[in-house]
This record gives sequence, C-alpha cells and structure tokens, in this order.
Amino acid sequence: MHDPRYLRDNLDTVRSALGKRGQDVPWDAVQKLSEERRALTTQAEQLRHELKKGSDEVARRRRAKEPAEEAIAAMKQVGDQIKDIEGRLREAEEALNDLALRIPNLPHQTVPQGTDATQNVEVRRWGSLPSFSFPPKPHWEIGEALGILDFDRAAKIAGARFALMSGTGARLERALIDYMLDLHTSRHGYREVLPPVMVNRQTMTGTGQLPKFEDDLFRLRDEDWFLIPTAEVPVTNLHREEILSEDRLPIRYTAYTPCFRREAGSYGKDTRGLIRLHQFNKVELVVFTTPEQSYAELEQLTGHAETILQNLQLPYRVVMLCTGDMGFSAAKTYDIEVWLPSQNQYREISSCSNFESFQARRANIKYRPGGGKKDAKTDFVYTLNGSGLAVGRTVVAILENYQQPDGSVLIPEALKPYMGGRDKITKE
RNA sequence: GGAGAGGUGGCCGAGUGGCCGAAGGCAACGGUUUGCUAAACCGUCGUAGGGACAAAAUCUCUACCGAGGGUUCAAAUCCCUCCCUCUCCGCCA
Repeated sequence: MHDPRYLRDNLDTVRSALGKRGQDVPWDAVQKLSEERRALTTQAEQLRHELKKGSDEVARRRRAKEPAEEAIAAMKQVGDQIKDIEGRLREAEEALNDLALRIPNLPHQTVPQGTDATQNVEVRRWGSLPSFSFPPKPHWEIGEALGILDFDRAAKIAGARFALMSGTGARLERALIDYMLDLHTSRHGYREVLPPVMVNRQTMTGTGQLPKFEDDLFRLRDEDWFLIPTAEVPVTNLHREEILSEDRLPIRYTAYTPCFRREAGSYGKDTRGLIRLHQFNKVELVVFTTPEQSYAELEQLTGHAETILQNLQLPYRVVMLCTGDMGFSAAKTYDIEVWLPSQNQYREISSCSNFESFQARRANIKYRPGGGKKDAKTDFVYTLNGSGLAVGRTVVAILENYQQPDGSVLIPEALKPYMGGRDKITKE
C-alpha cells in the first residue's frame, strides 16, 4: 500500500518506477477516484460542520425556550445532503482502496532492472561443490530407497504434492526445525513465537497476499479463514494496529509453522519430490525496525539464514532479485539458493526481503521516534522477513549433498546432537 | 452447541440524547520545590484526514467511545446485525 497523498501527487513517478510491475494497474481510474475522493471529503466535512453548528443552535433555542422548527427543517435538509455525499464518498473510497491494494511496492534504487529470474544478480557464493564418484541421485530416489520418504502413501491419503516422512526422515525434519529455532533464538536474538496457521482476511491483506493473490491460498469453506502460505503473515500481523515505541525496535521474531500453498499455475513444475508441496515446514524470521536501520537489518537477516547453511556445510549462493522477479510487497529481496547435485544447479531455499513501509501501511503498524516522547510524530515501521530456512528443501539439500555411494546419507556434524547422536541414515 | 455478562483514551474508570473527544485516577513527559531519593504542587498528555502559513511553530475544520447499518435537527448514550472477551452448562485435546 502506498501513501495515498504521495500516490495522488506523484502518480507518473510511481507509474514509471513500477515499470513492468505496474502494468495491470488502471492508472487513470486511480487518478480519477483519487481526485473524486478528495473533493467529496471536503464537501462532506463542510456539510457536517454546518450540521453541527445547526444542531447546537437547536439546542440553544430549546434551552432558551425559543422556537426551533426552522433550524430543524434546515438541518434535516443538510442531513439528507450529507447522506448523499457520504454514500458517493464511500463508493469512491472502496473503489480506490481496492485498486490501491493491488499496486505493488516500489523497488529500492539498488535493485537491478529486469524482467525475469535470468536477470537476477549473483551477490556471493559460499562453500565448495561436492564431487561424486557416481551420478548423484535426486533426493526422492535416495529417500524412498532408504524408506524415509513415501510419496505414494502421501498421494493416497492426501493427493499430489504432499509428502510423508517416516522414521529417520521425520526425525530429520524435526531436528532441523529445532536446530534452526535454537540458533536464531540463542545466537541471533530472535524471540520464538508459535502463531495460528489459519488467519482472517484482514491479516492476509496486511502482508499483501490479499486481495490480489487469493487464488494462491487455501481457504476454508465455512469460515472466512485462510491457511497461511508463510509464517510472515501471522507474525507480521502480530503488531497490526499498534504503535511501538522506538526503544523497543528492532523487534525480531522467529517462528516455525507449516505453510500451505495451492501452487495454482505451477502444473508440471517440480512434480516429484519435496521441492514444491501444498504443505511444507518453514522457520521464518520477521523484523520490525526503523527506516534508517532497515537495510542493515536486511543484510544481517540474510546472514542469519546463511549461517544455517554454513553450519550444515551446504554450498549456496546469494542472488539479488531483479525488479521483474520480486514479490508483490517487497522493495528488495535476496534469495539464498542451495546447491542440488542431482539438478546441477542452485535452488531457492530462502527469500529475504525488506518491505519498507508497504506492509506497515496496510497493517497500520507504527512507531514513535525519540525514546517514547509524546510530542514525536508517529511513523510507519519498516518490516522485513526471510526464511531461515525452508525445512523441506533443507532436507532435500542434505540428502543430495551428503549421499554416499552405498545409498546411505551422512548427517551434518551440527545436526548430530539433534539426531540422537547418530551420524548416518541407512536403509530402514 | 445452550444460557448469561460485558467491550469507553497507554491502563483503570465515570458518562443513558445536545454545552462530551469524553469527568476522575494511575502511568508517562516538562517544570517548581529538594543535599539526594521520595513526596507535594503546576503544566502537558490519543490517532488520523483536510484547510490556513513559503515552511516549522501555531491556528482551524472533520472523523473516531469494538465494527457496520438505522432512528433523530442532534448518538458514547436509543434500535438492528456482526465481531471479540468473560462466566456457567454440554462436548472435546
């Protein structure tokens, strides 16, 4: 959501800054409704002022035992006018709001121009790629052979794009969740939260999933609740409609949740394995901070996610997304991509973004600068979040990078304490 | 699911049709006093949208007493719908 005043006065700037991203926005309608709303607001306020004065006059006359019929009749008319104007105002506001909520965020200046993922910019690489004396297998073959992944039964009980993990596979997923949360809470300064995974419409609107991307979400049939596609949604909305004092900032949360995505329109993509599922687990990092600190926070938060991969000794690279590949709400995004030997490429395992005030405006999350002094003007916080990490994809990376010629899989050193001390997954 | 109670400013809490954006208290902030602390006293003390001013200070208008409708010249106050919280019963983890 953009500042309506800024939008009104700088429509052309916004429009060109959005470039390709804003192609489907009906700019003329935005401008027209913007002006209409302003005019109607002024009219309505003037009329209400008149009504107030008139009503006070009636009250005064009543007390003075003077006749008030004339004033009452006049005010009755003003009242009718107000009803008319306010009705039109409401319509204009609703229409404008609906359009405004569909305008994506403006990219930060440092974001490269581009139309798709091929124009993302690699920022850095970490780790050395593993070499194999045999053709590395895809994780689903490894997992099924070991008896820790079962896609056939998952399909039976739920359908395509679901997974069943069992035995050491289930333990591995749980170990990773534990490990990530422990690291972020004890070393990186995040507070752990365990939020609802079903949320209401307002919450989904706050972070930008609604109104534009309802088709990507699972929705309950009898209630207006949605399954969260990421913990970003409930956790960012923790402070919706709140004013935080600056000395509380930055506020950092980490949350493990399952995530649910319809994956509409991705038929045929990553149909096998754990890469793209309707339900997956993720540990998320969410930060509320000031505008000044937000970009330093983005670097730091990305680093926190990288630490997990480093500790697990998984090679990865960091890319800065170009304007055409960024999500709707983001101003700047780094993707962390982990190396997958079977695919001979890096694949996304984390996405870290600064949303600037875009979500804060939608969710009305403010802060009061200057150590809580009353006279300081409030302003919107900046929100950030990143995966730290997508758990299923981390399992994928471990299975593939740590696979052995005999089909077993070594357990990364850092994870052993979380795996009951075992150092290897063998056939079960 | 059944029955009942309730939602007012950061918090507590008054307010049943007009002079109420809302008494009083607490907290907070500024000051006076004080050897220091405390206390006392004085003052300030919600959010947002518009207008005036070149801008800030400031002034002014409008909205907001859970949300949305309605009645009325006039609604925190009356009516309707919804949401949320609490208590009891039932059910369940």
